[in-house]
Amino acid sequence: MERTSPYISGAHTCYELACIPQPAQDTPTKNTEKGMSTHELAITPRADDYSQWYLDTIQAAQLADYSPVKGCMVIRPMGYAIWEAIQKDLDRRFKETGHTNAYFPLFIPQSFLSREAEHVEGFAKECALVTHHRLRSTTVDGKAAVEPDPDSRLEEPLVVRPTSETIIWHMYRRWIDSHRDLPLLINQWANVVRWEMKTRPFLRTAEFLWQEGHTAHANSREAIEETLRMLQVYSDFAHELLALPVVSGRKSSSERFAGAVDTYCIEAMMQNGWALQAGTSHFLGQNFARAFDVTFQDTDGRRRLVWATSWGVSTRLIGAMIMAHSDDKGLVAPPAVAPFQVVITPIWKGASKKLQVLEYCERLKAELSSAFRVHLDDRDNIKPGAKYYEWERKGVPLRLEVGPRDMARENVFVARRIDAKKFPLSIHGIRSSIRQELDSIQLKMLQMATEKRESNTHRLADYDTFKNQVAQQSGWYLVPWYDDAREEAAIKAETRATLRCFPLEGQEEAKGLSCFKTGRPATHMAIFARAY
RNA sequence: CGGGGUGUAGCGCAGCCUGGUAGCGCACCUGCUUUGGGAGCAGGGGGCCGGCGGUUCGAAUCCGCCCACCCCGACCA
Repeated sequence: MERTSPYISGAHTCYELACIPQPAQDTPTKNTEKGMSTHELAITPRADDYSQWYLDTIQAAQLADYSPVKGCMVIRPMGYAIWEAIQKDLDRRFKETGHTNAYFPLFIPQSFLSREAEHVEGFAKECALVTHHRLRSTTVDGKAAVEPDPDSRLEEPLVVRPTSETIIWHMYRRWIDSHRDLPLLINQWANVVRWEMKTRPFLRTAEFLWQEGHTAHANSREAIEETLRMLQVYSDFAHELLALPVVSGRKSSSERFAGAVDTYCIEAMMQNGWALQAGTSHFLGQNFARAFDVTFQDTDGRRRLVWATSWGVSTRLIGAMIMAHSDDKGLVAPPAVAPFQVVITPIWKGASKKLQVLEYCERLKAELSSAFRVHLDDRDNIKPGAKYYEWERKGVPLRLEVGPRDMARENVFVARRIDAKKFPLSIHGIRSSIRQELDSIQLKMLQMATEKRESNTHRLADYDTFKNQVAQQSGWYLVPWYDDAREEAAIKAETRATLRCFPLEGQEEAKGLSCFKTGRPATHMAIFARAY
């Protein structure tokens, strides 16, 4: 296998890039078993190696592939379909809350990044720069090659956006003059680049897809309301579409977004008990307005700095979804975002039956297609069993097996991905019974994840117990806390657990309690956990 | 960026120690027969052994440098 230069001819499509990682030596051997289909990779069980299981599942379900550029990834059609479902639903929610979409450029003048001190501090270390605008031909070791043309060096290097606050606030200065221009509520769907040291498909890649909302308001109250409104949008979305029972909270000062006054988040629990930040919403105060001199004339005639928010979710959500729900057989996709919600697998005996069964299946597909994302798997080079394994691996919520027996009884035979249950359903009223099934799967997935989160959330009051327990038992730890960045850093150093957030609900419990670390009067209830 | 590991056909591996120009299983292609949980038989295609350099008559194999990926840290969505 070509590893260092898997560039491919133009006749191929990008998702066929071949650059599969080798398992580390210590990981359990995965043998290719007889009957495994095209390019299939065996999946390491979660109990053996959770990280490897995650990577195997992505390969096996064909969600993504590695790119020739370190830290980047190719999102394959099965993965991109999930992103499209996420985009479609979130975009609707953004529009319903009064936002409009726009697009700001990929390139940002280098000087813009130095305008807001904390923002610089936060992003400077992971920025990609464009320094030239032209290549020229040359030869290296006698072979044709290209190199940057020295004559094309840019006066001022361009930064590939790690986030767009700076370019957006540069523009907002031109667009905002009066209180009548506010609030300004803009979202953009875009890619951003952060040159990460350590990457992992979907969870952390050098380039990723996301949306970033940037709003400007006349006063702080409205901006804070907007921050919390969008946090609620994210929470509703995560519960309803991804079946992720996220916890909404506020970040401590050390976990806050560079340049924000307050950062709010939704945190999701993965099956290994680790936490994953699945979305953020920031109250930026007047920091960017000050840095980019964005003022408006208020009703009293005076000029004031505007108040700002920004909020975003990324393709990381796909990683969260995979890690929260999938099993040792592969992906388990929530029906609301599954690329295919229903797959029909025909079963026949002999050529004449084949035609009849396929015709029956076509009619079934036509009936269901108006309401669901349906695929009829009519391949005749593999047996039905092989199809079952394939679609299970790819996370399809419902499989309809249709053979002569089902035809005779006017049934379809249903297999459910989440619990492997199988049962017949009448084709009469099939659309509404499938609707019910998918709805119940969606709900069940949220319930299972919620139970898992609750049973792995531990309440503790003293640090020694915490230290012992967090080393052996992963999960979230809800503790009374006296907010202190130095103590927080000490806990991270000692236990690797970090302060995920102060949950928005239940803060009143902290009253009268002592901090589990220092014994001082608790200021917050805090969640500590290992995190991605 | 530090510590550890791995790179041989799409995937999983053998060959390397003891240099002689690459093999196995699955997958893939063609044909026929098959299809209620990973089909059978027959025939066939595909790899300059991650890259560059060195040693040698000759390098997948020995030596050096580099690159990529995975794991554990530091940093982060």
